[in-house]
Amino acid sequence: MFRTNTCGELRLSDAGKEVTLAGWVQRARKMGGMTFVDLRDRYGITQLVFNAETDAELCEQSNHLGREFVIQVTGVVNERSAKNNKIPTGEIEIIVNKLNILNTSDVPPFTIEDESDGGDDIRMKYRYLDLRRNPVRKNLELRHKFAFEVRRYLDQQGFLEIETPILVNSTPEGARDFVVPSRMNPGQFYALPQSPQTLKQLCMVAGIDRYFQICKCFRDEDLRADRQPEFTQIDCEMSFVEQEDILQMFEGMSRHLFKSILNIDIPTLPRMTWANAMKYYGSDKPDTRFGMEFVELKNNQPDNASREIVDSIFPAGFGVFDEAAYIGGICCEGQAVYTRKQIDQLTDFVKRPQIGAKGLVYARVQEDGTVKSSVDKFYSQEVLQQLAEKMNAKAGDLILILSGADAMKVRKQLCELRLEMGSRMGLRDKSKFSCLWVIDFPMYEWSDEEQRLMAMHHPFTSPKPEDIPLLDTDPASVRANAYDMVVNGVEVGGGSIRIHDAKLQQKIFEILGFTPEQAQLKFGFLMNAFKFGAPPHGGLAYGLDRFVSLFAGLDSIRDCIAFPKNNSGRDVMLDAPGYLDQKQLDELSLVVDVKE
RNA sequence: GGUGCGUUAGUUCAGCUGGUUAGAAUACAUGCCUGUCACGCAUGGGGUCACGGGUUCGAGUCCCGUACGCACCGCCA
Repeated sequence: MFRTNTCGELRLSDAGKEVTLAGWVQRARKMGGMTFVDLRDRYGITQLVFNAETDAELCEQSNHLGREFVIQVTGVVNERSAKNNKIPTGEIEIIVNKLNILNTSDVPPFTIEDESDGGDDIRMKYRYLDLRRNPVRKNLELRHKFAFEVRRYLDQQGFLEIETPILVNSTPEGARDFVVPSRMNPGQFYALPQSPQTLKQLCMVAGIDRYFQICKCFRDEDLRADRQPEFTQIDCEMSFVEQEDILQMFEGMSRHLFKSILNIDIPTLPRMTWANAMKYYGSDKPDTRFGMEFVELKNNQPDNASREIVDSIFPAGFGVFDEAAYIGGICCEGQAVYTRKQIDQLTDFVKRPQIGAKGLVYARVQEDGTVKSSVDKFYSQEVLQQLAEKMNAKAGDLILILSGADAMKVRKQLCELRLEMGSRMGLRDKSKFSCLWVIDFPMYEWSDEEQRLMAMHHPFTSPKPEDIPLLDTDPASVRANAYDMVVNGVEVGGGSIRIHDAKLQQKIFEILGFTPEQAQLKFGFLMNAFKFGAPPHGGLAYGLDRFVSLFAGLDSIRDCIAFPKNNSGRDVMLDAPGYLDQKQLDELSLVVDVKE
């Protein structure tokens, strides 16, 4: 047998057994007449002992073992005289009587131990070495378990896993496509799917009423810590369902995942309308691990988030507030101790170009109940007391206020401020989870760039039946049967009830600015399918990478992907993408025109 | 397309207001060491200070540009 045991399983009860192990040399400690070697594999570390008194030649050999040499050893399991309680195998060691060097190794470019000295760059270049490290490998193990439990749950619920093609057609709307030239059809291109959306809808027409797939999706957009050009979706679709059926089915899946993987019982998921998410958190993916909801102190421009007019609680006097269309605040519990310097830091934070606030107004509720603010000279103590009351602020609390001409913009600024305060106050604990559904998304959002309405979710999303009349009069206010699952401020999944009626689908395409010819060209296959008895259907898709990252407490989805791409979309290990030689270009009828 | 930060030994970093031979830790090599497990001790090798240009008597240090990396904005139906 090549090996009788792994490096992680031998215990004191195995003492006396002769065993054969194989693995990598993590570290060798030479003591003169004795050498200790930490032998590592996927399962753990076992200490090997070479003793010159017992076998001088073997001990001499062991002195030439370098880091990451691959060896096979045979020896006897021995109880250690000096035990190491930091590792599971720390009570035993192997007294080696046979050493077989299977392979040597160059000195690795960074330390391959739990605590590495390597930076991200070098670890990505040598990702196969990085993956030997426990913390990284554990993320892949968690990912495996996660996908396995997804399949277990969906299988139990009668879902069929069906593979859909990777070589498909380019689609309008949505992200940029990655394209693949067709050699056999010169001048024509496949596109890689941004998601199997239309294909899974065709599965519904095909009568497969519960479909899922764990599949790669591709979007040629700029990367982020939580965005890769190829990523993995848990893509699901069901027929003969309404929104409630979907929410319950996938709330059940999330409950199963939390329980089976983290042993956490999550409460019933609260449901928040998109309008309230925007009104109280300034985001369609609120982090609900903490409160600190917005309080509207003035709002004179009703919009999709808040349709009521709120008169300013501030009398005229402070120009900035007088001219603002919207004033909103958050109450930071117990933070009145913030110094002038800390407030200045917060002011700089909200004034950063990415956030874009003009300034920050603060008010401290002092221990005696009086309010001290940055706008004291404009408002009486009485007005400030009303402010504290409206904000539900107690003695010791800090009120932070932003204002501006565009309610939605101020809400987004306030959202950043809220998250920053949440972080500073330690309220964003990675070991705590807060899940919810955000529902009733708008159908459309206005695109300044395209000067037209764009589908907020995607063009196959159905409007809420009661809002259908608004399609003709006020399409921007139409709400969709669309929903997102949000965990700790991360959108982990989203979906909708789809349109299954060819005529309604046609109308939606029209509103999005497609001519009937364009719609037929790009989505004719779907519209034709809908003519042959399409069942009502809907579904959703989870971002597997994001969900796993949350479970693992990672800052970047890269850390749970075996071979991720860098910020520029490059694989630095493979050095991809690369150039094609002329022969390949000719075969593909391609001419490269790179502008300098 | 944009903003910010960064690039110095194999690796992680320090290097002030510009000034003699660019340092530390770790890794590596050699020697000593029989109970280490972050072993210890000694010695040694190891640098195109990312690249190009500029300012200056003099640039790792200041300025401009480029490349690359990270985070973010735009973008991501």
